[in-house]
Amino acid sequence: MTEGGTGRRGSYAKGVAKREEILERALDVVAREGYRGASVKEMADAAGLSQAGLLHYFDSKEELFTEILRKRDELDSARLGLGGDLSRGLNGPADREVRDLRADYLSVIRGNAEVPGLVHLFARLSVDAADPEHPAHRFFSTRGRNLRGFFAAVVAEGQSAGRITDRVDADTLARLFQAVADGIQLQWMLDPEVDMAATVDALFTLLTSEGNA
Amino acid sequence: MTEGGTGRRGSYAKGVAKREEILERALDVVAREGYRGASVKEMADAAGLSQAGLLHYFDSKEELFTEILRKRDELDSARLGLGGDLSRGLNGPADREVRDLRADYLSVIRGNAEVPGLVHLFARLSVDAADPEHPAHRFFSTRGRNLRGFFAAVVAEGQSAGRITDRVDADTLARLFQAVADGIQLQWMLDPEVDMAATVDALFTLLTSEGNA
DNA sequence: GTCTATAACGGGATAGAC
DNA sequence: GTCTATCCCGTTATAGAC
Repeated sequence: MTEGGTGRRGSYAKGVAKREEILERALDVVAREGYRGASVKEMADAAGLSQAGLLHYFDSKEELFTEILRKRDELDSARLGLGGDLSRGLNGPADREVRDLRADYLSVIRGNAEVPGLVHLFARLSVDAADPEHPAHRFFSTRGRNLRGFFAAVVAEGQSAGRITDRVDADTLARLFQAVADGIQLQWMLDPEVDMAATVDALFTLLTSEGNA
Repeated sequence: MTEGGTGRRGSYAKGVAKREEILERALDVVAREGYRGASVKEMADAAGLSQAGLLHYFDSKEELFTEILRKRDELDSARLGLGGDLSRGLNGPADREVRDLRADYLSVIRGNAEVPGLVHLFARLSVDAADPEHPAHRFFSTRGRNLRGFFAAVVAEGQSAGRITDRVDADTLARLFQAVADGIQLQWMLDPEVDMAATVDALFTLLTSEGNA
């Protein structure tokens, strides 16, 4: 357990188990107190470590945060029924019905409304990661590409089956979905009364062909 | 010039002209170097002031940033042909054609692609302002409400004229537009190759009734 | 009223002992 | 591997000159 798993060697994998534990605790802190106040010291305390102790496992605060999001994606990817991981790569079957995607995606979004801290963290890092030097830059690039690729595939199939309008190409529709998902989060963070799922669902309604509302 | 303009009285308006000048310079810094590295010191230098000198005109960095965005909105509001200001209130005629809105809105978005620093600043502050205590919280709340109200009005008219689908209500469509505009910015910041205007335009296409593509 | 100078505070990162 | 101590940098607050 201590040495096995993802780590290549005992000495390389500097305490994989401990890393996981820190991640869990940090996630708690973020989920509870939000991004604000989630200082390295806070998270170190939660994990029973000193600041420097924590930073021995993660090179920087930003890297730690990136890993938190990666872990969240692992769970969501499974929920979405993806055959892989958004931040690493997908290899699952893309022969999904739009109907399923709609339900599953909305389910993920409803889940987001339960973890405001994580949503806030994601939004914040999304912005910071625009800088190519940011540790999370690659993460967001890859994640976005995979997410859109997945959506585009499902959408394209729906289009050729006549269930989805072809007035806009699949790639653009995929971009549109990502944009709406990200954008509605901002509105929700500003006003938690906003129904994120309902708004995203409206986009599904818009591109569904007339007959299949 | 020094005392006139917006200021109520000479003593109240603590150097309105100077404030404006600081704003301009700060905008330069942000537009040039992006949000990152836009420290108070940097902006003070650009304005030929010390840190404390600058903070005499703006209570905090965040307030300064908020004012930068407010100023940008003033210009964009005019471009959109709004009868007022997004961050304060609208009183203009809402009898706009969707066709005009589409063209004007896309024009604003294309303009954004020319000022990456401002876009970055907007995105960053959008996230931070989720905190109700943040100086920009009210700004974003009001701005969003006004923007959506404007869109909803135009959309509703298009709906009753049969030019826009009524499968989704006007308020939700307005939310959708705001979400897409905000969300596509994130994608563009991560990869400047992204065509923001084209993506937003796709949403217009989706809700335009079949006949009027 | 406006400015310069400087100090206080907080957060992240690093060096080096154990 | 974990700690303490320290350093650096950015924001904010204050004292006092002009």
